[in-house]
Amino acid sequence: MRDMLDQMDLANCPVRHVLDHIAAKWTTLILLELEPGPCRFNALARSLPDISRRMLTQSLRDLERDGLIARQVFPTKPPSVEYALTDLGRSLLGPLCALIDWAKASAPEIATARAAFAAQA
Amino acid sequence: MRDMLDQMDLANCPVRHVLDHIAAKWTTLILLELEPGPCRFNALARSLPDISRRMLTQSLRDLERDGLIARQVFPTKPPSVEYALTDLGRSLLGPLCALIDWAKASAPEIATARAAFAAQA
DNA sequence: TGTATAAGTCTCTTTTAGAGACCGTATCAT
DNA sequence: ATGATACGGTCTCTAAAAGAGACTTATACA
Repeated sequence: MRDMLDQMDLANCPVRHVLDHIAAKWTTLILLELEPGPCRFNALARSLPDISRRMLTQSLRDLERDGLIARQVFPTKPPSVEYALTDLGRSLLGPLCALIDWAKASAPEIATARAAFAAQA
Repeated sequence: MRDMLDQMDLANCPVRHVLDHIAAKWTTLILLELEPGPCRFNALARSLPDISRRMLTQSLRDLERDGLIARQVFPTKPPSVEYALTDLGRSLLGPLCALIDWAKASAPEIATARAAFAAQA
């Protein structure tokens, strides 16, 4: 456990990079959205209406850069672009879902804590 | 898997809250730092030199608000404040470490992907 | 008397995110 | 022919968030 932290202190720590992805707020949503199968840019935009096109582009680039998703352009007119999980990206879904399960399971307890905190503050 | 996403579309989704914590960039470091045992404010600040006092305070408040850590004031002169993981906070360490393990295991593959992306761009 | 420590807070600046108009090309309906 | 629509983005402007670092109050110690 401790040795994890030691690694994280490093400026260009690999763990930091990954947490930054999760931290990016939208990337997890994108990964989950791609889980059933490949998806095109505007389809993703429609599925995730809360994310601006600007951030969607940026998030997709980030994920592509780290090899979690693959971008494939089809020479149709107008060109269409398909995004798909890579094996690496798919392998992240397991740990990610574990976290989400924890969140769902802990939601009531967190809500209670928040109420208590608000009442006392 | 899909039903996770459906829940996440909601504006005040509990899962979103949790991911926002992870997203907060520093909270995970703090949780890991508290894993061995309780720790005081300045001790945390010294252990995590990259985080400003301002953000440390803010992150600690957020974690306290959600019941992941507990804040206890000792009436010494000057007063000292100790932060400790709650049971709830400790229960998050499991999923969190699973994610970190993934990150460490995948780091080489991600590095390769980055190099490839940079070369082609 | 001067310095150090405790746990923060305050202000200022820089970075990041969000809103939403805009781009060129091509298809379809009128 | 004319206009609306769709594709996958980019661009600019504004608002929110984060980082740097000085400052606070009270106390202890040299």
